[in-house]
Amino acid sequence: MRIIMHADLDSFYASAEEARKELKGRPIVVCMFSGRTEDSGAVATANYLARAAGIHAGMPIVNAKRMAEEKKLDAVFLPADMDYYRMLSSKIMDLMQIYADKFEQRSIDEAYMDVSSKVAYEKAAESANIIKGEIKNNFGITCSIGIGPNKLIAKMASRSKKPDGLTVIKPEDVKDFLFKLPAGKIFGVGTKTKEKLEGMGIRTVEDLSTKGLFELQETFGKKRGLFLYNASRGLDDRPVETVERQQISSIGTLKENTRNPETIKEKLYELAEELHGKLLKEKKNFRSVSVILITENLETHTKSMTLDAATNSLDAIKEKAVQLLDEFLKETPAVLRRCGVRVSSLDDKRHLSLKEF
DNA sequence: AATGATACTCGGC
DNA sequence: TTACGGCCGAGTATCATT
Repeated sequence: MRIIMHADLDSFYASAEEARKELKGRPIVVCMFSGRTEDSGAVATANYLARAAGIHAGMPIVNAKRMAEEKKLDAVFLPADMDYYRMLSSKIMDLMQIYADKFEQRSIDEAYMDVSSKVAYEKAAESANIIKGEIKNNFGITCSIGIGPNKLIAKMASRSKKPDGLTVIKPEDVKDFLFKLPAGKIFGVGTKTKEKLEGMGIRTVEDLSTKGLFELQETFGKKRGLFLYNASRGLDDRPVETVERQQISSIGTLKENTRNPETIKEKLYELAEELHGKLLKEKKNFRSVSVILITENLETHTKSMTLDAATNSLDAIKEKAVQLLDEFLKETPAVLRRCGVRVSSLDDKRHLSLKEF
């Protein structure tokens, strides 16, 4: 039986600021300012004191400030310092790694640990508390940890109690934990699947578990059908393993809304250079290029194309991005607010050169 | 019809 | 004119190939 932990740093950016600025006890709102007007931009994350007042990630900064004022909240609004968060995250990840046989970082603030050979199930909570304590002592940041027999359960366990939570789901308790949840809460079930399930009269995970494998596969296809069948039983055999990044992107806000190709092209070139820098740093080649185009009414559109062979060429990014932009402008009358470039189908350079021979 | 690849959107933080 | 970032991976639709 495997023992898997999922750790999630609590409102990470806000906690990071709290830890270095002695802001304990104050609502903190970390913001991404677009630079267009004074408070143009969105909230990246807010700590729990700010959340209690209704401020949350994704909210326009202006709205968050208005809410804070209305509620007489002594909130502090800070610009996001991504370099600092990345540096801090990497230190914390290094620390967590020590406690794991296998380690899988999922994002800047989340990771899975396979601790099967390190502890027995009964001692897993103790071990998690040690990890929590180390992170707290060394970096002043709390985290929430979930423990279960696999990644699915560990992840859903860590979600179930935040912040500063610790939830252990013993193998024999998996059913009790899962069955009462709405089927839509299964990690990996999106809106469409959820609606489809409701249409079949399936509301809870328990409802889902009564359905046969063949019936689910008929409705959802072989792969997703099997996933749902297993997930409803708390089964998940995906290993904890380091995963390569799948995509890299750079996106930005235009100085003003426009559909002038030259203006947008200039911004895309700038973003392409930035993206290319990241690409070289990661020593990756790409095979697909996308543009991300966000209109004045905040609709997101993407266009992408796949090349015949992998490359890391800056000119290829620029050329294809502009080509995709022109196609978009030709088929849509939209005016743009933001734009971005993305590369995907990434390959390790060394692998690639081997493959070519 | 089934499978994998590609294109595109959604949602979380 | 009430009014919005910058990412990422998951999810889904559709195309291509067999």
